[in-house]
Amino acid sequence: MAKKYWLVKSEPSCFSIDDLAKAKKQTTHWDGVRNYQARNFMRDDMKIGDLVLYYHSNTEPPSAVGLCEVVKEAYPDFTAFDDTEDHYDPKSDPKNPRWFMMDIKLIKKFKNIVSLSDMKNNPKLSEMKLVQRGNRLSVMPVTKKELNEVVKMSGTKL
DNA sequence: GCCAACGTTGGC
DNA sequence: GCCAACGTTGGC
Repeated sequence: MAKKYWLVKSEPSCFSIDDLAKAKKQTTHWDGVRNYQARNFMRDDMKIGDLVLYYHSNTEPPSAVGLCEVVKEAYPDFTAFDDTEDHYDPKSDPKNPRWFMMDIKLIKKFKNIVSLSDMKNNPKLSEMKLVQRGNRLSVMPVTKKELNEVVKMSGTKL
């Protein structure tokens, strides 16, 4: 199976790339996704070794900040079963889970962050879902070319 | 199965 | 803080 390429969004006030850098094994489970399209990508399509751009939303400037890889494929999002969790969902049953997550590991923080406006101004990224109007998906596919272009813009040596 | 009301996301 | 865009809910 060919490697796939993704972008995940997080609000840095919630979980930033620095939080990921400090996490055990620089790995985290991507929990709390409560959108069916995003869930389907995680549950059905994200495979170990896929590359993932890490994007900070709701911050100034909104920007891509690093590169990660998938290290564990879909498993039930247990935070949906816990009524003390923000993303608790009583409709998700442990016997038939509605929500899934996967694990990502930090490969490298970008040398320079790549702002949303820089991505919008790059004609090579005009087809990227992220820069298109009204996109609210927190997990979305990108192409290999798009991912490589963003890495290039960041000036990061891998 | 339609669609109005409502809630959330996220750039600005 | 505003508000456009979008997803979900629920009455009918």
